[in-house]
Amino acid sequence: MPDRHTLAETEQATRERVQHLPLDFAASHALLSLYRAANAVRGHLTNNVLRPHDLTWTGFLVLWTLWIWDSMETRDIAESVGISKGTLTGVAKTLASRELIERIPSTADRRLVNLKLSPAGVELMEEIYPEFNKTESRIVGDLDARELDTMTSALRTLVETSEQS
Amino acid sequence: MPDRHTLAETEQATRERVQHLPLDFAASHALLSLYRAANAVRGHLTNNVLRPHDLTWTGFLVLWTLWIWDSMETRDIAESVGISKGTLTGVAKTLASRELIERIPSTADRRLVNLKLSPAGVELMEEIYPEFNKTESRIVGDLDARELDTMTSALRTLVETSEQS
DNA sequence: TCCAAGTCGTTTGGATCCGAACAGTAACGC
DNA sequence: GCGTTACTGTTCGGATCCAAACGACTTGGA
Repeated sequence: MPDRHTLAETEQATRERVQHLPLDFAASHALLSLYRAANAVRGHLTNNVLRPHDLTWTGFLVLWTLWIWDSMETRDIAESVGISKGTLTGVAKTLASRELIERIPSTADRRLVNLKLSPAGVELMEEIYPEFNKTESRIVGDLDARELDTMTSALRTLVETSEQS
Repeated sequence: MPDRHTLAETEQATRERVQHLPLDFAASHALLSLYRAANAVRGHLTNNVLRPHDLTWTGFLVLWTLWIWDSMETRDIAESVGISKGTLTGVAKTLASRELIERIPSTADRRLVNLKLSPAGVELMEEIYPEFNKTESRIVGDLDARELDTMTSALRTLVETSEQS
């Protein structure tokens, strides 16, 4: 056995290390798994689907959000994608320079800027997303419907719990 | 209703947008929830527990890994934490400059470098981790034991599935 | 009307991260 | 021996990210 440790081995070693402390192991291992899973999935999708199209993970999420919701104010996009306003400014600049999105200043409130997919952006999403989704489907393919459902709703609970503060 | 969209609203809008395409919605929403949950949890723990101690998320994970496993070769640490070798070099340099870890070159194979927690590092972990874990426990507190268990094992399955490739 | 407070997107500075290129070291076949 | 191959940790360039500061703009009460 090499020094590479599986999640299960890490769990066991953790118990031995901090046995004397009153800790919530279930919580710790759940969130460690959460972080590792998100990283692994993100990396896999980025390398196998997004990189060939020269798209960033964040960039793709922005495009996808705009695709679903048509047009949005930048503050809402940032909140929806889960990045800061400042980060979105840079990402939007990159996407706009590739003419995948359009910047539409609001006339009612001149502080606001709306973003919108360009025709080329729509075309790109209609090409990429089926492929992206096929990979997503393969990733969760080892879970049965009940597991997937429970996991999804549990994750949503975590989002709500940890975002309010 | 403002333009802030919940995960449930996003799910509904997605269905309407791509109704005509043969897509795996369950997979898509599961992974969207996964990514959002990981981000929310990481942000919450970083801001509320780690930042007061001037620790990075990645830095904490490295310290935690060394705490659990005593001493490790850098390649295994990077793989365990889920970062590249190059990133670990920088993080280790930062932690070493704060004298939280020690670099121990291997005598048997002079390419290898082992990292090890310093006494100060051990002290820091014993101070921080109970606090960290208490927050973790609170985050998953809205889930019952069955949900938490199913979620954790499902996440482990995702790690295994998406890391092999 | 006017100004103080709030909100918007942007900019800035610094930290983090990855992937590729790199030099040093080990292992193995011939 | 000795060169080829593989593998280590490091370095480098570029992209991403956040938090804080900022200017532009709107709002609402005095």
